[in-house]
Order: sequence, then structure tokens, then C-alpha cells
Amino acid sequence: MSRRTAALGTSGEPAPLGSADDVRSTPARLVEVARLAGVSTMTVSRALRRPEQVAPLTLQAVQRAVAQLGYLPDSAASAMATRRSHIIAAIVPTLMNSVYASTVHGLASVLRGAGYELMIGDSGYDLQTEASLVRSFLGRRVDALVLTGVEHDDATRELLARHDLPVVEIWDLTAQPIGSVVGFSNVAAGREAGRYFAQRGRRHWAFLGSRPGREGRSGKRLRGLRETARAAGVAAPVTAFVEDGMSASAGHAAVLALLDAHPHTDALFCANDALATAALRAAADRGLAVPAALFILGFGDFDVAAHTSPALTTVRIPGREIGASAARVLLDQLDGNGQGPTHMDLGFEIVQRESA
Amino acid sequence: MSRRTAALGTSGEPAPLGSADDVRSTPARLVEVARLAGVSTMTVSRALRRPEQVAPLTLQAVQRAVAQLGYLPDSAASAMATRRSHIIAAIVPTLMNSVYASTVHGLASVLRGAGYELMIGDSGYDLQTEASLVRSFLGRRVDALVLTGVEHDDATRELLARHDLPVVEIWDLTAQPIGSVVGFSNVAAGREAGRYFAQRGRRHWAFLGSRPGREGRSGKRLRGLRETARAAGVAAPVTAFVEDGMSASAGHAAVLALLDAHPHTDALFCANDALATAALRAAADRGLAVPAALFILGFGDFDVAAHTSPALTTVRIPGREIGASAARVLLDQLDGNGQGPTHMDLGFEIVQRESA
DNA sequence: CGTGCAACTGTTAGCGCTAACAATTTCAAG
DNA sequence: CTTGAAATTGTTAGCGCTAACAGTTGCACG
Repeated sequence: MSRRTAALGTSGEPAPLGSADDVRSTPARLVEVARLAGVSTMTVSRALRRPEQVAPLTLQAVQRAVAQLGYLPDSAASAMATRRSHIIAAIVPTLMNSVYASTVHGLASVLRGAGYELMIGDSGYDLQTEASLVRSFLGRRVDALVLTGVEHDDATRELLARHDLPVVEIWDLTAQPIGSVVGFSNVAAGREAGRYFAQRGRRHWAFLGSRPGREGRSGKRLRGLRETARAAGVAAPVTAFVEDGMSASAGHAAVLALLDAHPHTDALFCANDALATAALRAAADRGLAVPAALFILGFGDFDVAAHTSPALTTVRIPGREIGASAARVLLDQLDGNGQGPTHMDLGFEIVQRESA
Repeated sequence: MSRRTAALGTSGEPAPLGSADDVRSTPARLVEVARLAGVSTMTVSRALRRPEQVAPLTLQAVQRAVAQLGYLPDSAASAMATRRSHIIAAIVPTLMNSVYASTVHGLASVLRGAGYELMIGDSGYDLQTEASLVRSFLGRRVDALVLTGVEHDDATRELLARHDLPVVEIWDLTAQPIGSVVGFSNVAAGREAGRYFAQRGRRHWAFLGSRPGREGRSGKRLRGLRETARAAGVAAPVTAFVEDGMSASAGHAAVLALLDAHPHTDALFCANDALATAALRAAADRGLAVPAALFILGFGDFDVAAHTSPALTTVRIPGREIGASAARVLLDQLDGNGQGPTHMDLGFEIVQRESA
């Protein structure tokens, strides 16, 4: 009792099979190719996946049949049989930000080259959303998972524990990774920012970032900055927070308030370049010369950084490279090339432009 | 002859089943839930997908079992049985560009809300890459496809003809769509740019874009500009082309050459804001005041546009809305709400800032 | 009490592919 | 010519789920 509406027999008129206008309602399947090539389905499957195991003549016959029918293997069915979906999922905070887009691009290009497809989710910096994306991706039986950051919801951790699949956390480092880690030290970046300020004689530091409730990446950068302040004998940095990590408009107001409350501030470290751009405008609003009166140091080296005026001095993260490396780490694990979980520190770099 | 390593019997010690540390190597499947709940697999399936068809008590038992085992339905298997993958694929030129990122975001949020997952490919503005992505996505049996632009490789068209699934083309309009279209008229945008120049007394126009070999979106904008030039009695715009549609560095050189060859140029329309940014720098290099001596009009309203100096006047495209609408169009078609292919013109808008 | 119908649950047969093994063929070596 | 291993192909049994239909139960009604 087949559910297909009609048999697609290769019998009947031999007419224009395979010609461009031979539009059939249902795409060809493996059996049909087998029938046409006069071999078993298994042989077709082999011819397609391990041609060297098939006799040259048989191979030709199969290839001809495949071409004639325009056969495209159903990777979903294949996934079911092999228990390998060849899909890898990645969750990033947002795609609207050039650095994460780079990371995704790095991931996608390496994965695609290895026959994997990438499924992307954006969490909007929200751990619950992340958890629900993880749930959805696990339901799709992805072969591996890329998570941005090392803070996750308990639900996320539990799901991952149950489903034991290769996981990479990116964009940060941690001593208790879920699987592998490919990133850089956000604390070190914060320290480096402080050192940059200290070396140039700045004494009144400020930090603009997202509220460090649970210590996220922004919070770690602040921690690093504080450590250097202490070490350099400088007052602890004053802080301003925005609820939504990305909103430049909220950043603008926060910076105005901060500058009014602490008029001596001479160096501001922002948790990302969107915020730094907002800070630039706020400084202009208050008539503060940047960098003469106020240093503004960004983070991320977003596209926009080189084009503001003054151009943003910022911490550059190798986003693309993080993605590409994460992909390679996962592929190694999946191909069973021995590799266990890996830990990679890809570092960062301060790009000096005009704002600091 | 099961391939699974061991039976996961719910018999034996009733111990800490489902507790967080009950880490099993294989995630639970439908049969196990059924066994635990004391019903058939079909009832579990129904309880999960159409709870109203199941008796309240049964429903409870099933839900308890699901929770206890941490069961996550295998959507790949479900896809196989229902012939609906609940995956939709989208191909954009690049993710590294905020407007396409917006489009993807618009798509993803609407689709996710409807229980679909998005699979993304970036073609790098290359039609052959697009074709190979389409092939890969069709192999995954995606339920629908979103393509950026209306120019496609023959291979792409043939594949789509064979596999007949809902398709939306976005970011442009055409009289011969594959399926639906959600975009705006690139020709009209070019015309509008010309009108903008003409109304402000500019008489020597130029265009910077990608080579219009096969008429892409960039070429259509140029065509529109030319039409207005003719209508306004202005000399045909001079042109400069970059091979790679996005490279700002190539754009810089092209603009320098153009300005040197045509020193009277007083209005330049760029096919995207990355190029416009490069043009801004080139104008500065030649000591040309923008906008006084030279208008520079961008396209896309990328993030960067508001932050250059002078800030870019540019054509804004409703990227997010295009994505969201395309998603809705596809969902309507998939849910069989009658809708056939749809044609939507979402328009555009010139955002006046400082550069023109 | 039978009857009929609605509400609920179970059985069977796949979706399109591939792992594992079995069968067959080929062919060099004895 | 055997013989046995290598090369090639076929057979069977699922992967985990759900459509379609076939029970089964409960209950109002005549």
C-alpha cells in the first residue's frame, strides 16, 4: 500500500527521459536508479559513496542512470541509516554583528568543504533562548554543536550531558569546558586594555558593558580591567551598564550619565564597538575631545570601527579564525582522528587608530 | 539483529531514572517512552503532536515518561515519515554585510516561531556556488528555498524545476519569477538616485558597482540611473566597476581612477555602502569636498553608513522586513493556506545624511 | 439489552537509505 | 584443474518515526 500517488516506472515510452523539460512530480530515488542501471540498490549506494569498491563498468552504468534521472541522494534518509546527519549547529549571540558573522563564515566554509552543512541559531545574548535552540538542534540530531561563550543555562548543560556529542565553546576560555574550547581570554583582554591606558598616563578609567550579573564575557573584561587598575595603583574603574548588550542607543544614554557623574574620566573601555560608537557620540555631545580629553577603546573591531571619526582604537578578535578552528576541531573529533577535546587560545590584538 | 549496543530496558533497578546524573549513552527513543508509559508508540506520537486526541490520563502518563527519560523526538525520523523536514534554506550573497544579516534574522525569527529551522548558505555573489548550495539543500529535502536575487545559473533552475518546492526570490523583482518574489525594484532605486541628483542640480553623474555582465542587481541600479539621466537631459553617467562586488579596497582604486578621468564628476552613486565608504576616502584623497563638490550616494544603509564622516546618504532597503515577509509567504504556501506564488514590492527609501 | 457512534488506542507497513553479512565471481597460486 | 582469498554484488533487516486503517471501549438511545 504505497503512499506515493503514482508509479514512476521507467517503462512505457522511452521518450525524453532526463531532458530538461522532463519535469516529474517526484524526484528520483535510489531504487529507480538501481532499476535503470540494472543493479541492486546497495550497489548504487556504494557507487555513490565509495566508487572504488565498485567495478568500473558498473560504476559507469550507475553514473549514467544517476545523470539521466537527475538523482539527488536523500541525505535525511542517509542520516537516518548511518546515524550521521552531517549537520553541525552553531549558536551565536547575533548575526547582525560583523565579528560573529565572520565566525559563522569561518565555520561554514570549513564545514562545507568537508561535506557538512551548518545550521545557525542566534540567541540574542539570552541563555534561555540558547537552551531552546540547543534542544531544537539536538532534536534534529546534529552531529556536533558550537556554542558562543562558556556560560550556559543548566537546561543546556543537562541536555548536552544526555546527548553526548562533540561540543566546542568559542569566544572565551574556561577551566571547565563542556568539550573543546576555541577562543581567547576575555580577562586578559581587559587587563591589556588597562595596561594600554596606564602606559599612556590615564588615571581615571571607566567601563561600559552589559551588567555582569552572571559573569559573561563583558564581565570578564571588566574584571581584567580592574585587576590592572589595582596593579597600576589607579582608582577602580567606574562603570556603566546597559541591559541589552548591543543597543547603541542605550549605550549613549549610559555614557552621558557616566560622564556627568564622573567628569574626570579620561579613559573608557567599551565591551563592544557598537557601544564604543555610541560613546563617541556621547563624548561629542559633552564637548570632550577624543582622544585628547578622553580615550575610547572599543572591542571587536567591527566593520564600523575603521569608519567612525575619530576612527576607533579597538581590541581585534580573530573571529573568522575562531570559526575555522572550531570547525576543524569538530571535524577531527567526528572523523575519529583520535583527537579528544581541544583547548585553543587564539589571542587578540589592540588595533590602534585614533580614539585612544 | 539490532545495531544498538545494549538494551536500555526500563526494568532492573528502578533507581534514579531521569535524575540529572543518569547519563545514558544513547538518548531515549519513542519505543522506550511507550514502554514506560505502558502504551503503544503511536499513542506517544499522538500525545506529543496532537494531545487533544489522547485521553487526559494517557496524556499525563506519556508526559511523565517523556520527562523522566528526557526524551527528545527525532525530527529527522519524523521528517522521513511525514516527508516534511521543517527545514527551510536561504542563500544570501554574504553574511558579513549587515543588510543580509538583517534579512536572515527576519527569516529566522518568523520561521523559528512556526517550528521551522533555517539553513543558511552564502554564495559569495557567485551563481555557481549558489547552484551547488541549492543542490546540497535539495539533497537535505528542505521544505522551501529562499534565493537572493533573480539571476540564477541554469543548473539552479533545472534543479528547482525537478524538485518543485516553494521558492521565494528576494531583494529584487522580476516578471519571470521561479515562485514568489519579495523585494523591491532595483531599477526604480537607480531612477530615484538619478532624480535625487537632478533635483539638486548635479549634472555629471557617475556610477560605481559590479560589472553588469549578466545584469545583476547592481546593473539594474545603473540602468535606472541611466534612464533618469536621459529623461533629465543629463549626460550618461560615467562608470567604474569592481570585479568583486564587495571589496572596498578595489572600490577605492576604481574611484580614484574615475575621478581622475572625469574631474567634473559631481555625483557618484555606489552600488553598496562598502563601496561608498571607499569612495568617501578616495574623494578625501583627491581633496574633493563631500557633498559640496561631490555627492556620494550609497546603497543598503549598512551599519557603517551612519558613522562615516561625512555620514552617508544612502538608499535604505527594508532587509529585515524582506526576510520576515519571505518567511510568511513560504509558511502560507507550506501550510496549504491556499496561497499561490506571491509578488511583493517592499520598496526602498533614500536616507538623507551628509554625503549627498 | 442490542445498536450505533464517538472517543480512544493499537497494528501494520512503510519513508529512502545503508550496515552487516551472505553469496557469487574472479583469478593467482599450488 | 582444484583451492582459497580477494573482489564484487546481493539480501535482509532495520534507523525512529507516523499515515492509514483496524480494532476496542464506553455510553446514549430505542
